Amino acid sequence: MPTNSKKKTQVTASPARRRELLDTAAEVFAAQGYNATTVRKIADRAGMLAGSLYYHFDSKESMLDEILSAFLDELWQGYDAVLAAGLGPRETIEALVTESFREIDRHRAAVAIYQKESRHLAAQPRFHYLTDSQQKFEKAWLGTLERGVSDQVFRPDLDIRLTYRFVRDTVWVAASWYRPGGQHSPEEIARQYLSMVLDGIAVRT
Amino acid sequence: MPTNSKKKTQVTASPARRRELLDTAAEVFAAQGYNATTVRKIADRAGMLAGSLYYHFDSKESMLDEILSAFLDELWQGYDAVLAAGLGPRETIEALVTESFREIDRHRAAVAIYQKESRHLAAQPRFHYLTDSQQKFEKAWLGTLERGVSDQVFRPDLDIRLTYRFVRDTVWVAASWYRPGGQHSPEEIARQYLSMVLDGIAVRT
Amino acid sequence: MPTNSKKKTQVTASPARRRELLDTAAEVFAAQGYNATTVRKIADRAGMLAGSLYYHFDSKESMLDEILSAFLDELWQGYDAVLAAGLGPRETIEALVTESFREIDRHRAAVAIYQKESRHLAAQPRFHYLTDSQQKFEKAWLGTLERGVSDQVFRPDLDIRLTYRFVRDTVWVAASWYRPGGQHSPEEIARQYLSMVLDGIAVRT
Amino acid sequence: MPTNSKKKTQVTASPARRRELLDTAAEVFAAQGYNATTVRKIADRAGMLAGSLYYHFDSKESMLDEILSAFLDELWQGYDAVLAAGLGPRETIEALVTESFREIDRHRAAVAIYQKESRHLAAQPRFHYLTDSQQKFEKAWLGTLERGVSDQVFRPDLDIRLTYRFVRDTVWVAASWYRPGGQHSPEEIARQYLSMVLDGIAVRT
DNA sequence: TATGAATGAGTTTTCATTCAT
DNA sequence: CATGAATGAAAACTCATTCAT
Repeated sequence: MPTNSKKKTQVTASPARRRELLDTAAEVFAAQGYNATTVRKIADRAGMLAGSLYYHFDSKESMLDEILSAFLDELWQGYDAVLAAGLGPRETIEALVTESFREIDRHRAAVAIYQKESRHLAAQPRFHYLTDSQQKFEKAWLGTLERGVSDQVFRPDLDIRLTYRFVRDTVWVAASWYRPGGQHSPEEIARQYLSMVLDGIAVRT
Repeated sequence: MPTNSKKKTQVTASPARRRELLDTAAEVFAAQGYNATTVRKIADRAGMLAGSLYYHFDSKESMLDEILSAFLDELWQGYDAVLAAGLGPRETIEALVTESFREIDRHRAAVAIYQKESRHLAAQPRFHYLTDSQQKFEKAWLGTLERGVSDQVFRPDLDIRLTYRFVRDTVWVAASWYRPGGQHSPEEIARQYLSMVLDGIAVRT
Repeated sequence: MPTNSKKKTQVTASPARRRELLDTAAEVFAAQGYNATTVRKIADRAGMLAGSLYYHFDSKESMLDEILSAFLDELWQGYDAVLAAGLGPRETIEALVTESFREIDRHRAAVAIYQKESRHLAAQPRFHYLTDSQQKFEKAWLGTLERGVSDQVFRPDLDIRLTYRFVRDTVWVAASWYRPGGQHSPEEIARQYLSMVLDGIAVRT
Repeated sequence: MPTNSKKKTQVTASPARRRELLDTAAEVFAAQGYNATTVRKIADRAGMLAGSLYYHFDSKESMLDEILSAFLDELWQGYDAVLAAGLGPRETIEALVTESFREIDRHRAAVAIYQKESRHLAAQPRFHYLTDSQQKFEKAWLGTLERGVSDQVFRPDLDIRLTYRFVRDTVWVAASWYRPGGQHSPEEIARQYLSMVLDGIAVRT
């Protein structure tokens, strides 16, 4: 279910080459920011001339679009599975966090781009799906946190919205320093993170 | 009293107007990103023509520079005071976090810019002080966390670097949603945040 | 008999200050070229702000105008005296050359500006007097050379126009390296130059 | 065969087109002065838009650079051949002058630009080679003149430096009025010029 | 007389995009 | 599929000039 199948996005081209090019683009977008990235830089890294990219994509923006929507599609596949599993609130949080770090592992560049650019992109009609996604996201997390408080699994004195923001941001911001293949697996990072958020860093007195 | 005959823009020139203009610029940089912000947009908001800004500043980049360095100067005044106070590790963390949220309250735009742009700016010689600051920052936090583990105030099983990153990011990322004058004071946000990080969100079993 | 007394060139200002400022301007125009010279550079050297110059002059161009026409006025006073003296061709040439080096001594900057800019300035109506002067100049020199050939004072095989160009250019181009107060007086330079042009640098065989 | 990934403009790109464009640029620079020449004027004459020039060159300054250095390279090829030929002083002077007028014939625009702009350009590091060239030039001429005086080919009473300056300037300044394809060939002009400088314009008494 | 602040027109440069080959 | 050459719109910046104080 691709997000936009409108115009004549040349599907003639081999999807493998497209993927390669998108990965390159995502890497550069993440490193330098979307606006600061020139089409020429992407082409350089891909070993071609700027104009040649337009055989594969019809604009710089559509590359960005494809990168972000591919990422969100995969993300929601994972999230939806978790949410449909009927777990308790604590287990749901654990599963969502773990799933998030897995996505960061697989789509580091896309996540970094999402972090930096989504806010101002969301203003454009073409990227409204970012807002949609973010609302779905918020609903899932807020709901789970609320359920946890009701179930007396989470502390009753929490400011739910504040907690949500803190948790959301910390998870995703990890994309800015995470390096795949580093010393920590995504699962390991998730475990450490959850231990901090759920139980705190202070020793129990 | 030599006449300032260097290329530098007259710092003599009405500091009040400069401040006003820098605040406007910071607001726009924060909202749209530095690269996506045109000099014209800043001038529009300031009610002048684009070229007129160059009477006060000698480039768009120097505005950014001044915004960031003014922020960091103030930040370190606060941090240095905390670090010099000889508090225990937990109290130090509490004071640093509180101080951070206060800075966000006072320099929201600058913090947001810092978050989004510092990584790639640091590559330029002109912005090396960002790297310096970030290293000092890291030393302060890591040191405090380590001391806390030694003193058995923090849990012995923490991955210090990972914890540092989580804590650091969550604090600063708050600048992206924080609105001064909103329902939570910086101190209130700090308290909530510290309660989460120190004691966890799960109920004690 | 000032060249342009049209607009309201503020003659209110003390003529001494005007002269000072014009000398400064001429120096900078000569060193950097008229176009490359900003009004700010002139003001800097004069110890004032750019806008303040407009109290004294009504435009950058009018400063140039005044510099050049003052120079030409003086030049022609000298030249006219020589031409009216009824000298023989060789003596006339000697007197013109000597007079020229004296002008270079007194108006070095103006001469340098004239050399570099007169050609393209002459296209503007305001600077047509440059063309007039140059034609008068040409007539005086060509006439003298022709008279010299007729009188068998100069070699009969000379290409008069070519000789004129060479002589004219060498004289004036000296403004680009001449430094008043250096080791050679204008008269000394004139003597050396005349000796070369009249008798050649080769030893007589 | 590494792909040229530096910032340098592809020197690979059709050298013929580059040459054409540089010739156009040189013509305009020579006619109006470098500073007074806008990139748009050059583009207009070349029948393209201003921005399009940047496909071939990376700045207006680099066009100037290329024009001047190409000229100096060719000039020194000729000069070095003359200086290596082991001629006597008079013959060396004759050969250098003739070579110079040939260069003016082939690179009129470049020579004119050199004359007008080299002095202030030499201040910029990028154009230091102008100073180098000018020093080599001075050495070659001064040396030959001195040798001529020692050999009693030139008059013993010459002020060598003064003579050098006169000779140098007259030769090059010819670029400002010389029109290729006019009635005088470069060789003819050189002959007339040499006859004046070597033997003088006065009849032998 | 001079300053401080601004204007507005123009300049160089950048860059996404197009398109014939 | 890719290149080479260009377009055109917009960007940052410059600078002569104005004017109230």
